[in-house]
Amino acid sequence: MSGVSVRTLHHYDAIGLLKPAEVGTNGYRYYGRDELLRLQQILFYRELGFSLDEIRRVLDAPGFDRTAALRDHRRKLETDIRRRRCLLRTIDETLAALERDAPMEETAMYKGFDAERQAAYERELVDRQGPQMQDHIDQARAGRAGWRQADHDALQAEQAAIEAGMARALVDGLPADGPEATALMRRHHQWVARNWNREVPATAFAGLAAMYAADDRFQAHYDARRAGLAEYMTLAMTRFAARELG
Amino acid sequence: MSGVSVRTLHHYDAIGLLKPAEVGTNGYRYYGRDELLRLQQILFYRELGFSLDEIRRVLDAPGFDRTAALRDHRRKLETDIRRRRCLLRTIDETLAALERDAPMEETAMYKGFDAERQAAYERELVDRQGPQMQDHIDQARAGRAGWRQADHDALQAEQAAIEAGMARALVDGLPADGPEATALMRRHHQWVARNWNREVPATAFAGLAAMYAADDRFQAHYDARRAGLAEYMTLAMTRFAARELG
DNA sequence: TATCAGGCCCCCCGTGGCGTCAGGGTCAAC
DNA sequence: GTTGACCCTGACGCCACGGGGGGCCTGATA
Repeated sequence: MSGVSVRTLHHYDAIGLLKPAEVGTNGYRYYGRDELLRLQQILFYRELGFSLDEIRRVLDAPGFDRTAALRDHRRKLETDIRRRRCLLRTIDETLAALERDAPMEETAMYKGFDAERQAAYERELVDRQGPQMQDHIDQARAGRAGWRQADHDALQAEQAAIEAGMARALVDGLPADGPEATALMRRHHQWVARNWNREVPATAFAGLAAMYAADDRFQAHYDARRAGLAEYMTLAMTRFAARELG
Repeated sequence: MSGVSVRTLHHYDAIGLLKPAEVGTNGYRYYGRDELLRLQQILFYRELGFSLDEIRRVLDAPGFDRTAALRDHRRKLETDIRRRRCLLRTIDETLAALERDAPMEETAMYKGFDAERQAAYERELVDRQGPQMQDHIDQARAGRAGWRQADHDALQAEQAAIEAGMARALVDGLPADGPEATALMRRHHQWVARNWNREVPATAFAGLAAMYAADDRFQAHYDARRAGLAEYMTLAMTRFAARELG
C-alpha cells in the first residue's frame, strides 16, 4: 500500500520505530490504521532526510517541539547546499585549469562545453515549460547566427567591468542610489540598448540579476562575494529604474 | 603530513587504492613522493564527493577522460542541490502549516521567525562585507520603523500578483517585450516609485530579481517554476528598461 | 642493558538503512 | 494434493572508515 518493502518494515520493527499492531501465532505481522498513519509520518520525515533515530525522537516524545526540529534540519540542509555549491565552483575551476593545460583544443572544448550546456538548458526549459518556450528559444537562436567568440568575450568583459565597479562601490560604502552606482546602471542599460539588434542570447545575457538567478556560474560568484554584492547591485538597479521611470 | 589517519591508509591499501612504495620486513608501510602526490589527488577527488571506487577509476586508467568524470560529477551535485532545495521548500510549507494549526501564537511565531532570520542575515552580511555594510543596514532599518504586518502583506501580495501575471504570460506564449509583460513591468516599477519614501526593507524587497538571488524563499519558487519564469521575467525587465531608457 | 613511551602491525566489530540471498513455514485456490 | 504467492528468521553485504585489543618494533633514557 505505502510502497515500502517488507524488509524495511522488518527493519523498523527491529529498531522499534514501527511495531505491528498485532503479531499472529504464525509470526505474521499485522498492521492497522494507526500504524499506517505513523508510517506515513515516518516516510515524510525520511524524505526530508531525517535519520530514523531522529524520526523516532520526533514522533515518540509527545510534547516534542517539531518546529524546532524542522528548523534545525533546515539549517543542516542549508549548510549542505552551501557546501555543494562550493564544490561546484571548485569543479568549474578545475575544468577551466584542465582546459588551459590542453591549449590545442582550448577553444573547441570551451565552445563545445558551452554549446552542450546551452542545449541541455534549452531542453530542460522546453521540458518544464511546454512548447511555448520553444518559440522564445527559436526566436532567440534566429538572431544568434552572427555571434562569434569575440562578441561573447566582449559581453563577458563588460559584465565583469560593471560587476567590479559595483563591488568597488560597495566596499567604498557608496550609497546604492549615488552617482557612481547610477552611472554603472546607465552604462549597463545603454550597453543593452546598443547591442539590442544583435539579439543577445538569453542565457548568456538576460540582465545581470537574471544571470545571478539562472546560471550557476553566478552561484560561484555569489558564494565568493556572499549576498552583499547581489543585494547592493539590485538595490541600485531598482532605485535607478524607479527614479528614471517615475 | 597529509592529515589522513593511519586507519585510512590501511583502508586504501586494503582496497588497492594507494599502496605503499615499500613494505619493510617488519611489516611497516613506507610511502614515497609518488605516493604522496597520488594521495593528494585522492584527497582532492574525495573532497569533491567522489567515491573511492570512482577515484580509482579516474586515477588508474591512464587515458581516462577526467573532464568527463568531473562534468558527470557536476551533474550529480546539481541534482543533489535541486533535491535539497525542494526539501527546504517542503519544510517551509510544513512549518507554515504547523503555525496555522497553532493560531494563538500565529503572528508571534511568524514575526519571531522572520526577525530571527533577518538578524542572522544582517549579521552574515556584515561579517562578509565588512563594516560598510552596517551603514547600509542601519540606513534601511532607520526607515523601517513605520512598517507593519499589513504593509508586509501588501508587498507580498503585489509581488505575487506580478509573478502570477508573468507566469500566465509565459504559459500563453506572449513575447517578453509585448504589451502585457511591459504593463506588468511598469506596474512593478510604479509600485516601487510610489512606496519609495517608505524605505522598503532591503531584504524584503530588493527588486523581484534580487529576491530571486538573495532570499531562499526564491529558491523554492525557482524550483517550482524552473528556470523559465525567472528568465522570462528578467528578459521582460531588461527589454523594458532598454526601450524606456534608449 | 633494562625500561619506557610512542609508534607500528593485524584482526575484528560497529556504524545506517536497508537489499539480497538461503532455507523453511503458511494460506487460499484449484 | 498441488501450486504459487505470500510470510518468517537469520545472516551477510554495502561504504569509508573509527576504535579497541593484543602484540611487535624503535629510539631515547636511566
